[in-house]
Amino acid sequence: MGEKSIQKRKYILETARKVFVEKGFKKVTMKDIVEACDISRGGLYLYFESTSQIFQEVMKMETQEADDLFSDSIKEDATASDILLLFLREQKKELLRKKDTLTQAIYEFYFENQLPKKENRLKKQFDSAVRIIEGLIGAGVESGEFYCEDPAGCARNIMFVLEGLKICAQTIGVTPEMVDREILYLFKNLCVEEE
Amino acid sequence: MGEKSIQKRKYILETARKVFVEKGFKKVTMKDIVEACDISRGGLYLYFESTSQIFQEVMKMETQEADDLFSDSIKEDATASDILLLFLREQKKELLRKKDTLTQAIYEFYFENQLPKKENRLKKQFDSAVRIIEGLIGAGVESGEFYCEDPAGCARNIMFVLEGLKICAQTIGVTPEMVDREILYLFKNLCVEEE
Amino acid sequence: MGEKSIQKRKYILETARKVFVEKGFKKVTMKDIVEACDISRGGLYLYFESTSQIFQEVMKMETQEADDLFSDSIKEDATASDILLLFLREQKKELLRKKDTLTQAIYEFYFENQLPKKENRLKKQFDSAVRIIEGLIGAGVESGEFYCEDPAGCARNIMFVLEGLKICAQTIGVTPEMVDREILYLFKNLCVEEE
Amino acid sequence: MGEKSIQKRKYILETARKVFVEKGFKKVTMKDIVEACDISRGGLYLYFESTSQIFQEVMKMETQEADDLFSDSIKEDATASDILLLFLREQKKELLRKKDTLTQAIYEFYFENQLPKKENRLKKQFDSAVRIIEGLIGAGVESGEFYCEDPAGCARNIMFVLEGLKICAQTIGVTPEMVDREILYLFKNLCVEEE
DNA sequence: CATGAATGAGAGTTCATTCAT
DNA sequence: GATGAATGAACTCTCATTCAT
Repeated sequence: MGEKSIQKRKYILETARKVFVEKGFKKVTMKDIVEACDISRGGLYLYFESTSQIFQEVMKMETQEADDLFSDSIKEDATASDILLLFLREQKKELLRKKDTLTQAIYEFYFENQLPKKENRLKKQFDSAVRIIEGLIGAGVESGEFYCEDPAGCARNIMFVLEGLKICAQTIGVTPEMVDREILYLFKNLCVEEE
Repeated sequence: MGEKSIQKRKYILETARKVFVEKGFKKVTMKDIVEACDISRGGLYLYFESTSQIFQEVMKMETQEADDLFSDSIKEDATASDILLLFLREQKKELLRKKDTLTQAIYEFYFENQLPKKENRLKKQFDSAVRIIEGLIGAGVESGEFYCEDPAGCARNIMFVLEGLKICAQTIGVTPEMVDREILYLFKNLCVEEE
Repeated sequence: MGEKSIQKRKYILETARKVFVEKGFKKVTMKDIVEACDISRGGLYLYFESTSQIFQEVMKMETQEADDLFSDSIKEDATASDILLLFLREQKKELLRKKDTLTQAIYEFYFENQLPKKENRLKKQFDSAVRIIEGLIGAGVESGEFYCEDPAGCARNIMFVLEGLKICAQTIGVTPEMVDREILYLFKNLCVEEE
Repeated sequence: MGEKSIQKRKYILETARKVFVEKGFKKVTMKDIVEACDISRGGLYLYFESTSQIFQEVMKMETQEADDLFSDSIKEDATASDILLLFLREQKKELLRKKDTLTQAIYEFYFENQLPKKENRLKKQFDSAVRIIEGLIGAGVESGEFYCEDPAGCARNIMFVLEGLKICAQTIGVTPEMVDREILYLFKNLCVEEE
C-alpha cells in the first residue's frame, strides 16, 4: 500500500466521519459514503468492506485526536482542581455540540455490536477516565483542594452523571444551564468543606 | 371497530414489543412485525401505518403498565427512605434485565425523532421522576432520615446517574455489583450525617 | 331487487361519476368508489363487479340525460341555422368545461376497451350526430339559409373538427377564443354565398 | 457514461417504446419495461427513474425521427399541392397504423400530465404543423393551385380534423375509406375554384 | 343485504456486493 | 488499483377480492 493509498484511506475516513455525524450509524449506507467521497462504488470496497468497519476506524481516529487535544491543553503548573474543571468544561462543550459530534452514531454502533469487554473501546475509555478522575481527586485531597472519602466512588459517580448528561443531550435535550448546574453540583460536593 | 379489532390491535402491539425488544427500533421493518404476528402484509396496515407509529403505541402501553406496577408496590406506611430504596431497586432490576427491555429501542427512536419538548414522553418521565425523588428527599430530610442541602440538585444528580447507568448497560455493559455500588454511593451521600 | 336497492344503485353511480370526472378512468379503483360512497368494501361488490362495469353504467346514465337536455332546449319554431348554432354552442360549453366532464375518462375507457362497433356507444353517438347535422344542413340548404354541395361530407367534417377540439381541450388546452374561431369558421363555410 | 451506456440507454428506450405502443402509458409499469428489456430490476433505475421519464424520452426520440423522415421525403421541385397531399397521406398512414403507434400512449400521458404551454411538446407540434400548412396554402394560392380566403383558419381546420380523425381512430375506429373521404373533402375545399 | 377484516399478489424503490474492463 | 454497470434480495405500500358474521 503506497503513500497515495494511505492518503486516500484517510480521506475516506474523514469524509465518512461527516456522514456518520450527520446521520448516525445505522442509517448510513455504503452508497452514502461512496457519494460523499465521490469515488466509485467498487473503489470503496478496495479499502473497506462494510460501514461497520469504516465506523470503527473512524472511532479509532477520533480517539487519538481527542487524547492529543486534551493532554495538549493542560498547563504544566495546573492544580488538580484546575484540571478537573478543565475536563468537565471539555465534556460540557462536547455535550452541547449538536453538530460535529459522533455521539449518537457511537451509541447506535454499540447497540448493534455488543462487543466483548476486551475489544470495547467505549468501556476502555470510560474506565480510563474514571481512573484519571480518581487520580485528580486523590491529588486534590492531598493538596487540600478537595474533601472526599471515596475518590473511586466519586469518580465513577462523576462519569455516570456525564454519561447521563450525554445520553439526555441526544434524547430529551439539555440546555447549557442544565449542564452548568450539574457540573457545579458535582464540583461543590468535592469542595464541600469549603462552604 | 369492534371488540375483536381492539383485541387484535393489542395483540399486535404486544407482539411488536417483543420484536422491538429483540432488534431495537431502526432495524425493525413492517415485515418483521407481520411475520412475528403471523398476519398478512396488508393486514398490519389496517391497524398501523408505520413502525414508528407502532413503536409509539408500544411505549404508551409500556408507560402505563410501569406506572401501575410501581404505585402498586408502595406500602401505606413506607418511609421516604423505604420508597427511595424501592425505586432504586426497581431501576436496578430494569437496568440488569438484558432481555425484555425496550431501553435500546427507545433510545434509537429518540435519536431519530427529536421531538419537541411538549411531546417528548421521555423528558416528561425524567422530569416527573426528578420531582418525585425531590419530594422523597424533602420528606426524608424532614423526618430526619436524610441530610441534604439541595434536594432538587440531588434528585437531578440521582436521575442522571441512573440514566448514565442505563446507557452504559446498553453499551459497555454493567454488572449487578457495579449497579449496587453506584446505588449505595448515592444513598450513602444522603445519609451522610449518620456515618 | 327492491326500491331501496335501485335507489342505492343510482346513488353509487352518481357518486362514482364524480370520481371518474376527477380522476379519469384508469386511475380509479374500487377502493376510491367505496370511499366516495362511504359504503362497505363488500357492499359495492353486491351491486357491481368492477370499475369498468360501473363506468359503463355511468356512461349510460350520462347519455340519456344529455339527450333529454338537448332536445328540451330546442324551440318549436327554430330554423336549421338556429338549431345548428345551438348545437355548436352546446359543444363549446362542453369543451370548455374543465370540471364536471367525463370526456377524459371516456377516452381512457375506450382506449382500453376497443369494443366492437355494435357495442360502441361512442360510435353510435358520433354517427347519430353526423346524421342530425346532415339533416340540419339539408334543411338549411332547402330554406336558403345555407349553401352546401356535400351535406354529408360537411357534417362529418364538422364532427371531426369537434372531436379534434375535444381532444385538444384535454391535451394541449384550448381557449374560448380558439373554440369560437373554429366554430365561426365552420359556420361561415356553410353560409359562404352570403358573403 | 461511456459509449456502451449510451447504447444501452437507446436500447431501453426502443424496447420501452414497444411496450408503450402495446399497452398505452398508464398501464405500463417499471416491471413491464424491465421484463421487456430483460435486465434487472435495479438496472433500469440506473438509467431512468420512472415510466413518465422514460415515456418523455421515447417521445423525444419519436419526434426527431418523424421530422427527419418527413423532410427527407420532400422532393426539390414539389409544388405546394404535392407537399400538402404528401403530408395528408403521411397522416393517413399514421392514422391507420393500428400497431406500432404511440398515439394512445401520448394521449394518456397528456391526460395525466397537463403540462404548461411552454413544455407541452404536443402543443408545439400542433402549432408548428398549423404554420407549415398555412404556408403551403399561401404558396398554393399564390401559384394558383389553391383558392382560399383564410389560409390560417383553413390550416387550423385541417389540423383539427386530423386530430379528430386521430382520436376517432383510437376510440371508435376508422376505415381507410373514411380517412380518404375526409382528406379528399379537405383538399377539394382548397381547390374549390377548379370545379 | 351489508359489513369490514383479512389475504396475498404486485408495484415501486433502494442498496450491498460483484465483476468485467 | 479504479471504475461503474449490473444483479437480485429486501422493504414499503396499495388494492381487488373474498368471506365469516
